[in-house]
Amino acid sequence: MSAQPLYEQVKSYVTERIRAGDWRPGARVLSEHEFVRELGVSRMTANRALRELVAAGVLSRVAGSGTFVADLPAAAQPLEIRNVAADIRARGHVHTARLIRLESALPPAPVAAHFGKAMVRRSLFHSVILHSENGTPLELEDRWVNPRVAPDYATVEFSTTTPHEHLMQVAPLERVEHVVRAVVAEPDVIALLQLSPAEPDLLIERTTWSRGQPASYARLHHAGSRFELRGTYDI
Amino acid sequence: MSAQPLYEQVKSYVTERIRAGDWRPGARVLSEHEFVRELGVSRMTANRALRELVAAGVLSRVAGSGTFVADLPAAAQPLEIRNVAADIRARGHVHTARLIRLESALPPAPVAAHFGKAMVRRSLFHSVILHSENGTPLELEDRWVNPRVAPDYATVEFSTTTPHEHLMQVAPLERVEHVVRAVVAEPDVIALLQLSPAEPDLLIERTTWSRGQPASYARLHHAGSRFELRGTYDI
DNA sequence: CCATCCAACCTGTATATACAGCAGGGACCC
DNA sequence: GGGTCCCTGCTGTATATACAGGTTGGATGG
Repeated sequence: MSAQPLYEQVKSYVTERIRAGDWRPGARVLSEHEFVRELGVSRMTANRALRELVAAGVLSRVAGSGTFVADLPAAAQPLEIRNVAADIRARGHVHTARLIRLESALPPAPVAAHFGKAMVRRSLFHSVILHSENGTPLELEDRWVNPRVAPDYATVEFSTTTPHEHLMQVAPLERVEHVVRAVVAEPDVIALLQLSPAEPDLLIERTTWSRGQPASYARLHHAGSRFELRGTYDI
Repeated sequence: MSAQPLYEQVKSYVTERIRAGDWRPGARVLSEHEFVRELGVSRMTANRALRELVAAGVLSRVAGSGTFVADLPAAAQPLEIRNVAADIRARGHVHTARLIRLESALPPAPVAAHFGKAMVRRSLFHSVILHSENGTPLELEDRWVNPRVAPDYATVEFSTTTPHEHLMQVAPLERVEHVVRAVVAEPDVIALLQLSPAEPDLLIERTTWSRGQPASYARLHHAGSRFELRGTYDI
């Protein structure tokens, strides 16, 4: 009968009336019981529609009071950080990984800080891998790994498995933190990524946690002219 | 009785078992009916829990087949792009905006491309605003605005209202696209943001749509040493 | 042995019903 | 007049029930 489910129709009804200007930010919308009367749907259906619009940031609700049009629907728009190897393959291109370094070593202080007190003065696995797309360097991955979380890290075949994939297999991911910055490229980064003079480095720092402890800290360097983060957000 | 609602307890039960490694990526989890039997909740409660975990990217469902642990929970980790003015105020600092330029002009070709064929050879509003935190330049906002969407743009008092806030008021946001890059700073950007020599420019390009048409295209320039995008993602 | 059909199981949606708890306004009492 | 209490309407949660439609594997028949 209907192409769209009822609760989606209710959601569209609400967003349309907001779009049309009938309901302005801060204004009160119909109550669930009023939706039941006005649109002839059940209260649970109206509830689901309103609940999902709250999750989407379109509405806000106050128990006992009512449902209102959210004031600033666009305060925070999401952007995605993704896996380079998967991205390259998704573009139909050839992904190659060259292992530059693989060792067990004491981390320098700034790196050790990411692993907390429990890991000071302990050796960590350290890998440096250059990811290329059709032969052109795209990402330099400089990663320190907690041996308690991934004890077999040194034996991984990194030409076929990315560190990220290995970590996902041995340790369930719990928390990820990202910091994105534009920095001046360091000499070794310039050399490996084949950067042109003065070309900036788009640096993503990624720290992951697993089973309650820091699992890995990675610095992902990218050529400014060949890499971008892209995201689309539909309301 | 229970501090948390039942459906939240079911969600925790699922994420705990994933975290513990009982259910690995790709593996099938219990069906709704099995949750009814195992946990003694109603099917609607299990359904709500599973549905919300799908929305969170933890699970994926196939009608007629089953519910599965999402394959790559880290394939796409969200990062938020936020409003600079609000961010500065949230840090308890003083936000000031200096209007550098406000005009109606024909956009250069690369800018016009963002507004599509319907807008070629039409004048757009063009504003350049420097946002500072406690007097230090943080973001240079170079924005082109569709006059059909915001006809009063030229009369806005930009020392108190940000372009973003004005656009949110006059036109409901429909779609946002972001591109983040690290670029070599151009001379006027260096001067206005007071960049040191060779300091890179973290550039965010933001295109917005409203009422089915492009509303605004902004280039947000940031000093590489003073700005970062940060995001935490908890599973 | 292979193709076809069907039954069992799954998710997706929709409804009626119930009770708890919060918010706000009006009535009531001091 | 002012403070208190209660009543009404609202959201939040939980359940039982029902039907539609996709998926899968096994039974059945050629």
